[in-house]
Amino acid sequence: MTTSKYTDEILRTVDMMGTVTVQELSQILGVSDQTIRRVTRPLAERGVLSKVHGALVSAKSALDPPFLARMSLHRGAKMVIANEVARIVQDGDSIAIDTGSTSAFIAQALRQRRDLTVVTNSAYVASTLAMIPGNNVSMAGTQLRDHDGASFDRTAFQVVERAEVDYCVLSASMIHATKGFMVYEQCEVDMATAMMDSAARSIMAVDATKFEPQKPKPSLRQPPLREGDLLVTDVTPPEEFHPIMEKLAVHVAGGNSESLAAK
Amino acid sequence: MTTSKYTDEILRTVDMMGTVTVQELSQILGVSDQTIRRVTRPLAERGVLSKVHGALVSAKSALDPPFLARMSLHRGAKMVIANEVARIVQDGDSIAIDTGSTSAFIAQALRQRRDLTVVTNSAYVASTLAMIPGNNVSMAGTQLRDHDGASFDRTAFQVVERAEVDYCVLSASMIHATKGFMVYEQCEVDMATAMMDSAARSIMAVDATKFEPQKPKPSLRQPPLREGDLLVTDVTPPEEFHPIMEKLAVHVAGGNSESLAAK
DNA sequence: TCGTGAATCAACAAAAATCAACAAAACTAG
DNA sequence: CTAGTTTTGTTGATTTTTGTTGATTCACGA
Repeated sequence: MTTSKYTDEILRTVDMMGTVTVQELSQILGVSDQTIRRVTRPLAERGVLSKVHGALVSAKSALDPPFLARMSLHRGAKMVIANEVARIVQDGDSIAIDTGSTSAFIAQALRQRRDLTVVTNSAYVASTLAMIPGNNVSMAGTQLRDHDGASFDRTAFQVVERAEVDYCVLSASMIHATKGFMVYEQCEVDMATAMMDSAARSIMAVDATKFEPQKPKPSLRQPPLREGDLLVTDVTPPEEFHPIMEKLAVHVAGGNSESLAAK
Repeated sequence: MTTSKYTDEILRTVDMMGTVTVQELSQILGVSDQTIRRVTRPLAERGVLSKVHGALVSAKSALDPPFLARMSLHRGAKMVIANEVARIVQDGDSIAIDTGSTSAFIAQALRQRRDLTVVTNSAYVASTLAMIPGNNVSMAGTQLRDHDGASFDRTAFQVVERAEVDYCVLSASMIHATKGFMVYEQCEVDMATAMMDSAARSIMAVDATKFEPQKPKPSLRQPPLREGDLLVTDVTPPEEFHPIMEKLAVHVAGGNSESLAAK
């Protein structure tokens, strides 16, 4: 079997994006386009990938425009955040994961972990992690929302509330300097609350754009994080956000992990 | 067994990163690249690690688990079958879909349909179809099987039994000329039975290889199909299988749809 | 239909990684 | 402290991979 040191990254990127041009890939990996072609040809023959003129498309589920659009928005930042979360979580840990595009990336990154126990209300996260041998995945909920494949029905909450996990991974649509982490929908707050109650520690994963004002303004507060909970982001948070992060362990992905309080 | 003081650290790094170049490792450990090669060679031979030119990749590569391996097996045949099924199903129909690699392809093909109501016990199928705007997808079950992300727990059956759909899509591991459609596991039979009970018509989707004997012989019978149920395949079934297909509408994908009885 | 720009392919030279062998260094036992 | 053993770094030959060049093919619009 012909494999190169790039195959892993290529496959992961292609699966994440659904479709990537050869050019983009060569830029991401910092190699020539010819190398990409050479590496991907055997992959295409094995059917792990399909090639079209100019681009590569994932053999797996190509995702839908709206969701995919969000997936590819700030994907660089989300990927480094996801990798940081995957470094925090250890093999054998149990973890609850919420919906959202960042969580989708985190699920991808967590495929390198083994023997995870996962509870999620996102069908995407569930199917991504369920097929890793050794994992134990529970899909919370039955009725799936159409735009993101997430479930917020009664059984979803029952499953999450029954769980007892090491970490829960949460997200937010915007961060307010005093009010904290904001989202658009009440059901997201409810799910976050349920997950936090079931988890020993919470991991809030937010990219840099969440520190800026959003166009439609999210108006619902996520439950406040507790002392020792983790915040994973890709930039050092601006000064004015420090008050709400005092008790948190802030991980700046790509950089060093540090407590803001220590500064 | 040859082991060095570096093995632990190397293994840990490789598993964490997924793939690491020899160079990086030698820098991390502060030794020469040659030492890394010497230490990792026996590891690669033992299969704890795999080596590619320039780098080491973790043996626990999640990239082609058995399920995806099956996905690429006879993918051509499965794709034409999937497209045929997607032609039979109309926009707005309701449909129950079982597990299996053929069903995964069918889910892909069904993304071109709109306003579907879908019930499935496969997380993969659910997440594939849930994100199509207008679809109404129910994921049956909570606890997911690790090798294919399917659920066969009690709630899975409850959801399926409560449903009322136009079609159910079933599969089989082998076709026996007199006994009919065979599978390996009882839970698959149970799920097929439940889905058939909830569906007005059944669609059995099988590729050409299912007409041939299988290596481990499946020994459980799927429930018998009813008059007017559909069989979708990629080849005209051999003569000896005609008896069990008398009452079925046989669709040969790629070719013409026809009833065998009419010949 | 044809023309045009982009993507692909084939081939070759340059660069990088690997291997084998040897010598220096570190470690052990007496 | 020394002789023997093991481990490590270095060197140069060999193999593999990579980027570049130019020819060819492909997709798309006039």
